Amino acid sequence: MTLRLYDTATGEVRDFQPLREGEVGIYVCGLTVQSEPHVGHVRSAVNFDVLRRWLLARGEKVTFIRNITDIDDKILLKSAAQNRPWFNLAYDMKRELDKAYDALNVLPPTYEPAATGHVPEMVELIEALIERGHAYPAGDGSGDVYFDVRSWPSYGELTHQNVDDMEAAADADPRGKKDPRDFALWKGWKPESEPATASWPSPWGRGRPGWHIECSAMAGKYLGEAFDIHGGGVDLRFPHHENEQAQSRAAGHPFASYWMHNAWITTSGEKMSKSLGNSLVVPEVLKQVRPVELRYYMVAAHYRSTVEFSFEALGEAATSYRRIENFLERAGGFAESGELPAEFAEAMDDDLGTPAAMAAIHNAVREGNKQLAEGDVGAVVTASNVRRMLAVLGLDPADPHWAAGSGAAEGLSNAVDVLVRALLDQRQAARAAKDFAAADAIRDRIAEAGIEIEDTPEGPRWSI
RNA sequence: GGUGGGUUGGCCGAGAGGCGAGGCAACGGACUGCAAAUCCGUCUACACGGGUUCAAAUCCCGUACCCACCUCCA
Repeated sequence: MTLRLYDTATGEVRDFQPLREGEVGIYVCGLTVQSEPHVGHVRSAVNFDVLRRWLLARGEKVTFIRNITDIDDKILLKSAAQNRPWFNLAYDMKRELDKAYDALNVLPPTYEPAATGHVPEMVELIEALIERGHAYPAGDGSGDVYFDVRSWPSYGELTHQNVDDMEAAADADPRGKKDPRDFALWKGWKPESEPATASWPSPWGRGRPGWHIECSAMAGKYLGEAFDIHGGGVDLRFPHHENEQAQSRAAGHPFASYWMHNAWITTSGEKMSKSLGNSLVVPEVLKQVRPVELRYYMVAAHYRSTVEFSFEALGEAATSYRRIENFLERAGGFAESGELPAEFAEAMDDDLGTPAAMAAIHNAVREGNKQLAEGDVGAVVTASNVRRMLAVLGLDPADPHWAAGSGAAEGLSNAVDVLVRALLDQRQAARAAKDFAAADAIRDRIAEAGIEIEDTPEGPRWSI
């Protein structure tokens, strides 16, 4: 079975063929660390984490680079408004982002380069572009350097656009540009409005990098001039990725072989940033559901489908996930990893068809529940297969990552267990004596504490 | 103006010419002291109008509405 992936550049699902057999290099555009991450932001990370895990499951060696942009206009604006240094804002938000990624069981990248750490690499790339006649320092003394769009005939190729049909920027201050569509590779320092700490020396004077050039430079440094997959959110297709590709290829680098883009999570049909209060910031959402349930919600939809966020749907996803967990617990589940059913593998090979993969999991769960009901020991095998499939999606309930248990939390849960068991013993005694009123009263009291009781052939079980 | 995507049942969310994905909810049955969990069964679909075809949610043409991007937004 070959893996097939949708490639934005060609607009179709293609067989995936890595440049080097058995090795895959992936570059994903991470975030500009300027505010707390919301659920939309982390979807991208979760989606590409699933890609990575699937490649690993297929036996590939994966080098996964995800950058952060820690200097840009918005960071400067926001930090100024908050009256603190830009690097403090960026660092603070990076830590929030790390927490959110970790909470959702997103594997740490092989490396996470930051823009500010790669200015020399960017300068080098810009120099190469100037030498080749694809970039020029602005003629207005601003210290800016622009990419010359007209010098690169295939500009627009990634997003299937014709340069002449593009609208020039609305804020169209052409500054020193030859063509309004030319974009900044390097931005000259403006001493009157920007802190000196946000500027670096360059052959064109002090300044800071343009947005697009950083990814070209960092991808080149860590993955080589040619690599396999470049990913990011759909909004990045243009201009960001179009520009990255133009720059890199104009510099003589083949760059990415496949381009993958994840869709948005919307609210009220619109992109989050438009309507967002802070209610959808990751830590807030995690007050409603467990992290694994949020991840399940995001993985259950195909990565190229827009997800209309709602707490109702999130709650349903949580219920659905608990059904799976419940089965694993009843099966005595935590057997060593099993096999990946063909149904699951085929779904994943088909452009990461997580919805169909999820259906495969649920089918196995139903089968396993039936086996349990019939006393069939095959249930254990089914359970380990279910675990294996979940693990590929980063959703294995037994993954120690989810336990997150501080020693204190664990101690607490042991204490609760002892107390609940004591009550359950009383209830069992009442039931044995056919005093059901008393038995139900005990169950109701436990329920008031938010704990559910289930009677099984092996005795009562409790869960929160 | 250009480019890309969408509209599926009570809800979420797949599929991309025939064989009803899956989940949530609801209803009926089995199990249970009653529940819960589980199993079995049932129900409600493909925006609209044409067309192609033995067969269309799926292909074609048209219409409506929605969303995204068009130079520093995941």
